[in-house]
Amino acid sequence: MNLDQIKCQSCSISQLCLPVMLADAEIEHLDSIIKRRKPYQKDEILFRSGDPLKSIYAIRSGSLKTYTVDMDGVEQITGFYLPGEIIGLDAIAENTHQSFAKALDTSLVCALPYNKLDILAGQIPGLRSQLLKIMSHEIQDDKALFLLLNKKNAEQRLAAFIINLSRRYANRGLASNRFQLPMTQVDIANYLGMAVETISRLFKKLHKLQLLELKQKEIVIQDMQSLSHFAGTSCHL
Amino acid sequence: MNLDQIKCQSCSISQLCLPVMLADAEIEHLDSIIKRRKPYQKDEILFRSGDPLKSIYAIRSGSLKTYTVDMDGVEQITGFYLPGEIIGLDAIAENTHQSFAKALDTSLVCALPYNKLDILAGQIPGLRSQLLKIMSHEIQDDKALFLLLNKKNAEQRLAAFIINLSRRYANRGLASNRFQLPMTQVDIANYLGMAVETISRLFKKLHKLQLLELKQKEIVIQDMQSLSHFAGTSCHL
DNA sequence: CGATAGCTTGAGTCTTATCAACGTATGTGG
DNA sequence: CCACATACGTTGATAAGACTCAAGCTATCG
Repeated sequence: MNLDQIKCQSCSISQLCLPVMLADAEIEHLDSIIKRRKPYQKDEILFRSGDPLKSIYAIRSGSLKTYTVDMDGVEQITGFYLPGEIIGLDAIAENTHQSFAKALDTSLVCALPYNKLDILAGQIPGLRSQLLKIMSHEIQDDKALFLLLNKKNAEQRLAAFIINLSRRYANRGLASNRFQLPMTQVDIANYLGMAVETISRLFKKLHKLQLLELKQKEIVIQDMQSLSHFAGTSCHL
Repeated sequence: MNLDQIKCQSCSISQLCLPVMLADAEIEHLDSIIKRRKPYQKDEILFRSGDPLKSIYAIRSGSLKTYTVDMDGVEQITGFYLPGEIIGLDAIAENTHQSFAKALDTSLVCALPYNKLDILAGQIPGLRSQLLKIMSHEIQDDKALFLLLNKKNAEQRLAAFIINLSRRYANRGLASNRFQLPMTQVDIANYLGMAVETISRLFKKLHKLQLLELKQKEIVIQDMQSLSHFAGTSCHL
């Protein structure tokens, strides 16, 4: 199938993406500005920190991470992105990407040229609202992450991280109790501000407590309720 | 002076606020939807977590904090807000405020009814762009804060926090080397995820190193360069 | 099959939290 | 205007959580 023939209407994640609430004619219009590229391969880079903002990216399949690089050249992961999520919203303020984006898996993405999207948002009220909502949601998620990192200990962070992934898979209609971790433990450690050794030990602990199983990259959540309790019930990262 | 007579055009922070880049006629239009209330007194609450979103708030003077309350009823501060900044953007996604907002000082704010603002954003392209930029900027700031909390130690966090405040005052044309801390050390500790005792000890240390002076709530930065270095030069929170 | 990235395990250390106690502002009512 | 209550800040001693370092193991891929 030609990738360019896939339309928003037939896209499995359109209900999580910008077209939500748009009429068919409006979706056609949105569709017309979207560039669908051939898949990014694992480790391919979508954009780099400092690049001028051309497009924001909606993820159709696969997974990606965003990261910055500090003074010492060390990678600092700022986010993981799954299908239905949008990458690059932080570039709008200064027309410049603030981070690197790299594919963790073979990934399909829709590139949304921002200048066109902005104009279209002026013409389609539903698109404008949805764009604002998506950005607002990202702010919300960032604040939740902030609370998690700021107030919770290592166990709670890891448990909350796994629950968060599980929820995001569930929202996409995918299995939420059994899924593949798209990132390495090194990446998880980096993202959660912990040492890899700690992550490893905590996975072992969670396994001993029969809360989850981890075989290679496949995670099986055995007791979601206890895991949630473990994460500190109030945390909805 | 009647508060309702203050217009965006004559507002000292309009260059930081939504009117940036708007034509006079457009500003008039924006002006017409804004409600300017009498000042909020210290400890007065603007909105509560769970409240339906009616307005977002632009701060004209004073300072505020936003916070959530965890299971145990403990306050968790999620942000401090200074003049020219906008509170409540995280409420747009679900039409519900996600946090409490409380005045730290006597504060003047402009209430922007969101339904009207959304419609106006459809009519004025510059307003739409500016709103998106402001939201993008908040995402950017949240990500920078995330990196700070995740990767830096206690000293670096506090130093970066003070530098961040200083920069924000500077942007507003206020003294950046000498200013009043609008929040208590308890609040700072809460926000930065540290114990108050640690904050107190670190202020002492920074004073010993002749980087800053703290008398009651007045902070005097004596050596901004060293302080920046101390915070880890790459951090621009 | 060997090289390399990713993960595990143990021992020792350090940062920062916690607890307890005391000092210092601030503001209220008498 | 003082006295008291309360919130806020300081200091020291102790302890725990998580990091670092070192070494070994195990997948994975060319």
